[in-house]
Formats: sequence, structure tokens, C-alpha cells
Amino acid sequence: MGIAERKEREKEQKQNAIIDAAENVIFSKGLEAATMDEIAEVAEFSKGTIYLYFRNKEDLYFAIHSRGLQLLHKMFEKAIKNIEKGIDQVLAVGKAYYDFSKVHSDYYKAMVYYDCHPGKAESDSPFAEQCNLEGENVLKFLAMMIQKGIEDKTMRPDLDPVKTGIILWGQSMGMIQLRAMGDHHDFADHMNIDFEELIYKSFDLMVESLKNK
Amino acid sequence: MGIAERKEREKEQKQNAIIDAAENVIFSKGLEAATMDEIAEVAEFSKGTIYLYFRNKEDLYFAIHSRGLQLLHKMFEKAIKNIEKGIDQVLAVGKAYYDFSKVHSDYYKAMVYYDCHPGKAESDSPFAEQCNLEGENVLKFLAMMIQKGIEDKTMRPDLDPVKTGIILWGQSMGMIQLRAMGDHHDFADHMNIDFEELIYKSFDLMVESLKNK
DNA sequence: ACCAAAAAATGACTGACAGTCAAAAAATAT
DNA sequence: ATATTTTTTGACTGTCAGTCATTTTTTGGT
Repeated sequence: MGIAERKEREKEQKQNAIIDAAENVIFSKGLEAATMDEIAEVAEFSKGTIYLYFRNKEDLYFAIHSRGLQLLHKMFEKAIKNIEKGIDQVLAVGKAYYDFSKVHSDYYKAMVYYDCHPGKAESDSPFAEQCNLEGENVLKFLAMMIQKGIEDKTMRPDLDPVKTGIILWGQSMGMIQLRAMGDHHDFADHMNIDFEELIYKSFDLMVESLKNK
Repeated sequence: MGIAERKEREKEQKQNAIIDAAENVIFSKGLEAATMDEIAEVAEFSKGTIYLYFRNKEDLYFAIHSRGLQLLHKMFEKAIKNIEKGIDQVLAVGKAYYDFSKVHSDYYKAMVYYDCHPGKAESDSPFAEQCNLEGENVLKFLAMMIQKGIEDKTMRPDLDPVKTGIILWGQSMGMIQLRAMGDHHDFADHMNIDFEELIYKSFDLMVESLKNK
């Protein structure tokens, strides 16, 4: 009885096709301007079918967010590949995060949007669940990196890997978001500031505060 | 001919009354759930009148955001009042920011919402302008504090006050937002983490990296 | 092959809401 | 008292998320 399995597979394929379509529309028109009708049309399904696979629009965001997190995670893995010391990996990951926000700005925006949103439906959707899982995986990755830094003596031995990971995450997020903010609203151009330089400077400060001296 | 002046005053009063009503509705129902119709009703104006004073819903957010920034600025001023050394003021301001996010969480949420939003209408509204101005004032305040820290030898002399101010702002913002994120989405409760402790730890790290040793 | 029952897909429809605008009301000037 | 300008109104429009009765497709038994 392989029918159930085949149906499962088909369901997943259709889901992915819908997410593809949603990305298409959302990335080209913006999150707000994208309509479910257009997503349905691009996905070549009726609107009703979309709602068979996703509870609501927000649920689609979750799915996209989840993809973005996976992508980010992969970029982190790649960033540390050829780097020996834990402390140097921290910097590499920070830069990778910043790269991600530029190269995959579409994903980045979708992710920030989700993060800053109250989340009306208190979603217990599998996609929201997936986001949390991916997020935790990224944090675990950071914690392991810091653990390694402590072990290879390049980072302070009194650091708590998990907590320090979260702090790095939060602080980097803040700096990168500040730059993204400057993009929409004025803010940066007004007083003319090179945000790229500022982000690297902030990474330096963070790394400095973690170094084992 | 004091009529023009009186009308100007009345206009401002009405504007403020509408912002009051908007806060009422938005703070009790949430940003998304609040409708212009209800805001109009609470403000005791017709909907059309609201649109006479504000271009659109977003414009009302700007107005609220601006109030929030002013409040935050005042809390910053108060926080450093009885503190001598620049480096200690940095910590005090960080704590004040965190306090603000808890005590005035309504304003905080509105502000984050605005910051994370692409801003569809590329608003050149006076309210958006005001937000930028207030934001710059806060940054100037931070820069002056750091300047003072450099002068009183409690902070590293090689720091650029403005740039360092922006970095402090961004990093603190990131940490505080991370905590707020944990409020809507799970994230924090899942792995049980005391975010308050984490925020203070991150402040310590920041302060440490700025100290003159 | 055929058919009934189950599963999947459809799209016309609803309700809600942001934003508009011609008309009415109020304030001011003559 | 009345003409003119300013302010206010709320019914109306267009748009969109989400629904659901109906139709189409797939499945499993005979």
C-alpha cells in the first residue's frame, strides 16, 4: 500500500510549489502588496487550494522564513569551513550574516517582518514550528562554535556558550537591522554614515570582548 | 488678526486628540486589529476628518512612534542625571532602554513595528520627518555621552562618539528585540533562558569593550 | 470495466477595512 | 443679512483574506 506514501510526497511537492509561487510574488512585489489571488494564479492552483495547504497568509511567511533560516544556516557552515580558531569563526559568521542580509535581502526582509510581528494567530502551524526548530539549530551552531573557541583557548573560558551565542545573535541582528532600516527610512543618508564600516567595527568590538587575553 | 493663530492651535489640538484616540485603540486591540473607523469613533470625529489630519494609517503610526521616541529620550536624560562617569552612564542608558521596552511596551511595539516595516508610501509626511528628527536627537544624546566618557578618561580615547553611539544603539536594540520576540513566538520558553540576565550580560560585554584600561 | 464512496480542487461569495469625495455644516468676511 | 471660504461628514468604492457548497478526480471493491 504505497498510495499513502505517494500522496504524502505529492502533498509536499504541491506545498513547495506554492511556496515557490509565494516567493516569486512576494519577492517581486513586496510582502504587503502580494495577494493570495496572485500567488494562487502563479502557483496554478485555485485560491481555495492554497488554503488547503496553508492556514493563512502568515503561514506562507513562516514557510518562507523557514527556508531563509536554512539558507542562512548553510552559509554559516560554509563560512567557518576553512577557519581554524573559534574566535576567527565568530567574525566569519558575523560577516556571513551580513552577507546574507545583502545577497538574500528578500529572505532577510521576510524574516525580519516575521520577527517583528506580534503574530496574531498564535500559530501552532507546522511551519511556525519549523521556524522555531531552524532557529534553535542556528543557535546550537553558534553555541558549538563558541564551545570550540573556549576549548582552543582563543576565547574567554568563563563564557557560557549558549548565552554568548544568543548575545552574538541579538547584537549582530540589531546592527544589520539598523542598516536595513536606513534603507527604507532615511536615517543613514541624512547624516552620512558608512554602515558597512560600522557593522564591521561592531563585529570587532564583539570579538574583542570575547577574546581570551 | 489672531484667528490664524487660534486655528493653528486648534488644528494641533485636534491632531493630538486623534493621536490619543489612536493610541487608545491600538494599544488595547493591537496594531493590526485597530481600524480607522474605530479610531474615528473614539476620537469623536468622522472618518473623513481623520484623513484630513493624517494621510493614512501609517501616518498615525509615525505620530505614535514619535511620541514614543520623545518618551524614551526623556527616560535617557533622567537615567544619567545622578551618574558621574561616562562609562557608567552607558550602562544606565542601556538599562533605561530595557526598562522602556517593558514599562512602555505599547510604545515599544509600535516603534519596532515601524522600524521593521518597508514603509510603503515612502512617506514624506511631517510625522515621518519628526520621527527621523527624534531619532537623530537620541543618537546625538548617545554621542555626547560617549564624548563625555572619553573626556573623563573612563572610555577608550580612540572611539568615535557618533559611530560608537550607533553601535550601542543597534546592539542594545537587537538584544531587547530578541527578548520581545520570545514574547510572541515561543523561542525563549522552549529552551528556558532568563532573558533579563542575558540582556544585562550583553550590556556588561558592551561596556567592557568600551572601557579605558 | 463499472460504480459508489472518499479525497482533492474549485471559484463565486462574504465580510471587513482603508481610503475617497460630493455634499452639508460651520466659520468668517463683506 | 448674505456671500465666501473652511471644515466636517458619512455613504460609497475597490481590494483582499478567507470560506464553503459544488464539482472533479482518485481510490477500492465487484
